[in-house]
Amino acid sequence: MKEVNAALSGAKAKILKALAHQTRIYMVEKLSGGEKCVCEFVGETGLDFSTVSKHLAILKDAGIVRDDKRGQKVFYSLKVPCITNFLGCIETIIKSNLEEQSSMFK
Amino acid sequence: MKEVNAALSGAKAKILKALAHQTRIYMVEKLSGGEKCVCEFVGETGLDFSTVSKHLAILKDAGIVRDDKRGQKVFYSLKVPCITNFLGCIETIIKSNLEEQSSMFK
DNA sequence: CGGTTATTTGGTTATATTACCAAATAACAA
DNA sequence: TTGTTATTTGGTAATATAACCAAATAACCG
Repeated sequence: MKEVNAALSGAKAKILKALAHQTRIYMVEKLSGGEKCVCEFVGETGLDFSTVSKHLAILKDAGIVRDDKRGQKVFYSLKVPCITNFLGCIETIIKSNLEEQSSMFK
Repeated sequence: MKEVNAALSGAKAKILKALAHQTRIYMVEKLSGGEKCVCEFVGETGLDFSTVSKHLAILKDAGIVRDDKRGQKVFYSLKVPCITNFLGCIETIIKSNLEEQSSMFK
């Protein structure tokens, strides 16, 4: 692969890798409804505080979310709205996959 | 996390994981211009035949591409056009990240 | 200040991913 | 049939990820 292409695909892969985890997808979808603090995700997911914090750090490092410390709490919010549309395309794929699977039994 | 949410986010994660690799992103982008055989990707990427084949199998398993064997060759093509739009959103993020980085030096 | 809450950081272990090589399969050509 | 090309499959070693625990940091409260 040419170096230019490799660099660009690599940059895209970094962002996709940040999204490619069950918990982080859940977080991004929740954040499309507005900012949330770390503690809210801890309550909802049942994961350790440190685990949640690390997931959010990955999203932040990729440029998908931003953080805002107010008092003792850190609030995270979506930085890039188009992510939400993107996840719509993923749902299209899931539906299409399900239809194919069920048509195998006809 | 509730089981329903976990299952749905998990299904989405599977598809995103399939996309989350430099080589596979490159492949998907190339395929948006039309079908290609495995051998073409081998030539372009410089990777081993087996490696390329496995990457394509991951995309196929996720429902992103389909394959079509004709003669000795196997042609892969995009199954879901919206993937291309999605990658546009990723580029938005990359640009925004670059702008932030450069503004640090002002 | 001392205690509590919210969050991050560092360390460790388990699991997943990736790339290569070698071998198996499949279609075609001589 | 034998050889060649295209592709997949299986195995292995290196690297990356993810979850938890413990400890560090930071802000607030009494």
